[in-house]
Amino acid sequence: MDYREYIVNKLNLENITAADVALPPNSQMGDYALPCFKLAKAFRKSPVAIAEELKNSFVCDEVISEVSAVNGYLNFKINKMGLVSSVLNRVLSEGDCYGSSDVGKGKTVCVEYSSVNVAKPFHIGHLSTTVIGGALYKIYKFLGYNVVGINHLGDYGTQFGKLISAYKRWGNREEVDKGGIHAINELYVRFNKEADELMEQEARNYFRLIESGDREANELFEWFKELTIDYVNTIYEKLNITFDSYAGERFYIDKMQPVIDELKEKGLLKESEGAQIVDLEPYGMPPCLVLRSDGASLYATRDLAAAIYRKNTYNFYKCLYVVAYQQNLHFKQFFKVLELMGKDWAKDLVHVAYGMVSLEDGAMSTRNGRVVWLEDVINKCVEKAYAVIDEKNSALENKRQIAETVGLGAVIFGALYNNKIKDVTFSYDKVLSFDGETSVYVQYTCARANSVLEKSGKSFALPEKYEPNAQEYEVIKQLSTFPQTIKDAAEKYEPSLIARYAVDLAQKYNKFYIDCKILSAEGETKHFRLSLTEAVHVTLKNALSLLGIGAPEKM
RNA sequence: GCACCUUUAGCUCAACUGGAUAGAGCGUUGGUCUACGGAACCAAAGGCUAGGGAUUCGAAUUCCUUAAGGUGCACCA
Repeated sequence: MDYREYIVNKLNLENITAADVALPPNSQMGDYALPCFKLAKAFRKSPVAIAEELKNSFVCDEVISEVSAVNGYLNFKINKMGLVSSVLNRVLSEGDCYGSSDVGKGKTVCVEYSSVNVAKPFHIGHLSTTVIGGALYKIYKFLGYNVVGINHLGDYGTQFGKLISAYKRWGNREEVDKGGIHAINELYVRFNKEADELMEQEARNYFRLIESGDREANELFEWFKELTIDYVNTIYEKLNITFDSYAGERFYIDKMQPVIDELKEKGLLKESEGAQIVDLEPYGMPPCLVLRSDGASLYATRDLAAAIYRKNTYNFYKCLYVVAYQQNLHFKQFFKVLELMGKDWAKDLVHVAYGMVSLEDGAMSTRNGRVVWLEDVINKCVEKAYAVIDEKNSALENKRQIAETVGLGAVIFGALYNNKIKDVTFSYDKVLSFDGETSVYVQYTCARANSVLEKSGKSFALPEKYEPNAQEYEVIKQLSTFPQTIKDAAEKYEPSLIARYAVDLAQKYNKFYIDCKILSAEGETKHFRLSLTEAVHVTLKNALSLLGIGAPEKM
């Protein structure tokens, strides 16, 4: 039931829509409110008088149990018993589908995220795109969309020539087999440190060999690529991340010529300083470079080809790019170019921009070793989780596995809790904190609820009618907003809304839990409170799972 | 220089998109353990929402402006 709609329909006033219905600052005042200031002009009366009049003519019913007029606001209290039974019935019957929907039925959403570079290990700078994209993937799926997760591999460019050159110079198969991606990365770093003009030339040659199909160069490249994918997959598995496509930059090299031809045909391509560009001056942007003066393609060229390929292949309803805000201009430019090409679907491309990660002593830099590897962060978090579990609950079975769930949860949640546009300074103190607004708090609440349920023998039934107390009612109201929260998160591309929702629900449940006895309550009260506990348990699990975080039954 | 982003409690962040007394966590101080899990709960202190203007019944939120910080701006991705 949409209460805002209901209220608006019942009031039947001109120019008032559901969007005008607001929420009072606290629930003693009411559950919904209509500010009457807008009506003052049309009615030629003071808002206070209007509210008073509307109050007097309003007839309460099954749904709205009370109206009051305060300072120009018309406040509504809804029938608690009605809300209670409809919300709990819904949560309990839908279970792990609670919050899902079919609004996306028949629509496809592409999500490009994570997009690792071949031969480069994961550092914490890659965490945001990976978990934000991963969460959006799950959120859209939950809403019934067909979702295509795309890892747009960074697998094209002169750096691979450098890599091969470095490998042939200093590397060997054994070392790389043993050291994996970090060994490859070291070779690359060493090359950048020691390279002179001669070596740079050699690297360019190797890159050309890759492009021209040279067997040895390609074998090496493919080997590096495989090592990279194997390596990142171990991390994706921990983070509960999946992809449907690993089509990276190389995938599009044979798909760029038609795009260039089309640009030419449409008269969009211009020569400037030897390069081929699309002039974007009329739109207040620098030109978009499509071909270098030596004829080589650029980032934008491949992105144009990729967008067109995706439209043709998936016929997406939306295509999201989860990429840091440094590339704002790039996306604005290439979206505009597609629009100029007459692609009416250019409006369906969305750059989901997020903030940067830096370290306490400044920006990260692979070259001088100022990096924090994601594996290290994960390991430390899991270790800490294990230590805490061992201390608090050492008799627990599966301690290792639970520590994984808790530790990884903390890593993921830390990257998803704040508005994605905010820059963050990485600190171990922050990720390793398990108190307060954290995934651990949510998981703890979940385990606590589960413990009560287990002790109850799970034999309870929701009473038909129940008048909730204040704490119970707060929990119910919070439960009722979960489906809308998920829709908001999808619409705003903001998984943090779900993370915050989970913490809010956990807080409200904990308040209830402290104030109200559950197992020792009597009759209907006990049945109701157990039902409520079950509903919270399942909703918290759903919320966490949309973020890629597990919820141990015990911890 | 130009464009975009950010600025809210000591710190990290919210504020349902223009509504009532700006809320959480961390930290600080003081409480709650005869408990269904204390990884919890309660309370206190802490704010001219960076400064200034404008719009209107009403602004943290919209517009202008100043300041501080960040990012980007031609052959890297």
